[in-house]
Amino acid sequence: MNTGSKAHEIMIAAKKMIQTSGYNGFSFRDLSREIGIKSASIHYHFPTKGDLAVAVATAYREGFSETLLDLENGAATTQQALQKYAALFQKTLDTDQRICLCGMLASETESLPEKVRMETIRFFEEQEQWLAKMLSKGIIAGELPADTNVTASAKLILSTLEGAMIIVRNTGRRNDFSTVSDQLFTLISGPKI
Amino acid sequence: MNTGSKAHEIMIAAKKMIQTSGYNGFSFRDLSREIGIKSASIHYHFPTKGDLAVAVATAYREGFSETLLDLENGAATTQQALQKYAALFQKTLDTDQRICLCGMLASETESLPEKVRMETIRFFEEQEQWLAKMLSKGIIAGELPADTNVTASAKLILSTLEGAMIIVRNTGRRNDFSTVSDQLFTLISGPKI
DNA sequence: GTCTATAAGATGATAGAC
DNA sequence: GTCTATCATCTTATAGAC
Repeated sequence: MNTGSKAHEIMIAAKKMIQTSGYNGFSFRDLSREIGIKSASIHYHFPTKGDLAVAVATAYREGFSETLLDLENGAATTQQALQKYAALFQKTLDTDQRICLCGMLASETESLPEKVRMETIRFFEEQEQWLAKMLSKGIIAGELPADTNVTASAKLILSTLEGAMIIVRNTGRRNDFSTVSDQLFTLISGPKI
Repeated sequence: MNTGSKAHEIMIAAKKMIQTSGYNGFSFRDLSREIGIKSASIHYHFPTKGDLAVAVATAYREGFSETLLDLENGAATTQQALQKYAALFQKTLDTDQRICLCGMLASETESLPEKVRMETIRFFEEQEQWLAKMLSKGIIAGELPADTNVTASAKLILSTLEGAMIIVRNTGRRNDFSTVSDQLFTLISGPKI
């Protein structure tokens, strides 16, 4: 919507608030207090709340995509790439006490502007595709069982990590996230020979 | 808070709205329109929105507990019990287009009254305990690998199903729920001999 | 770009009549 | 138990001055 630095600052704050309280859980006034600018000024950068949420969701999806590219190129093994993938979610949970932006938005899907919902769908598609690609690499490299269902496993990984973030932030049992993600990757790796 | 039939009717409607739009996504006025009673009358039965949410969450948790007892006694095998467990979630998703009440509330945890949050935590604990119990039975019955980590697997199942509900309702890809849950149970069942 | 002012409606909640 | 009336406040958004 706008590339100025103020627009960017608004998006950073909005992202944080959505991850913390959800689309229905923050207002332009909350933002204005946090940023030190009037809510009318936020409307200048983002005419409606939906416009702001679309901008935030798009930037999140694109930024995540870049991170995944780096992760893919930087990891020595598929196992390591998947571990680092899970670590991305864990870091958001542990250091920021936030959940995935699109996991939050997805839970509110019924009260979301259509354009925002579309962005979240695209986010999940991209995550699944990347995961499926990594799993395929893992099979070729002999790290994963040859009969692994990569599509189903990709969807499984995504659902599990999104669900774990939500539950763990709620219960406050921080160890549970790695418990769940380790257990998942152990099962996916198949029997040790 | 109240056992009258009107209070019950309010709770049914509130449950539906929370599962659909979340705690931050419904108001006493929405409820009043749906039920055909003024919002002031709802405040008579449930003084605050938090009181209503606590009542709904408690009833949900207790009702679910009873269902799990039936399920445990009614299933021939552990595999069958787990399949039926997943089917509970799938039915809510498919026939009602709703997600788990506590999954929804958990995602909003930061804007929840403390008493509501406590109920959701207790819900997750009970679910995990039941799942762990069923997994233990499965090991004893020889249906699951002897080295299965029941606690971690229980947490994994819960996280996965909660996450899958949220993502699948968002994307509209109904098949994905059974894809994910089948894949999970296949992995948990271990190698076929 | 940011502000003041303002609109029109929603929200959670209460007081008091019936 | 349910209603009307009312509240203080919040919400999304716009118009127009600086």
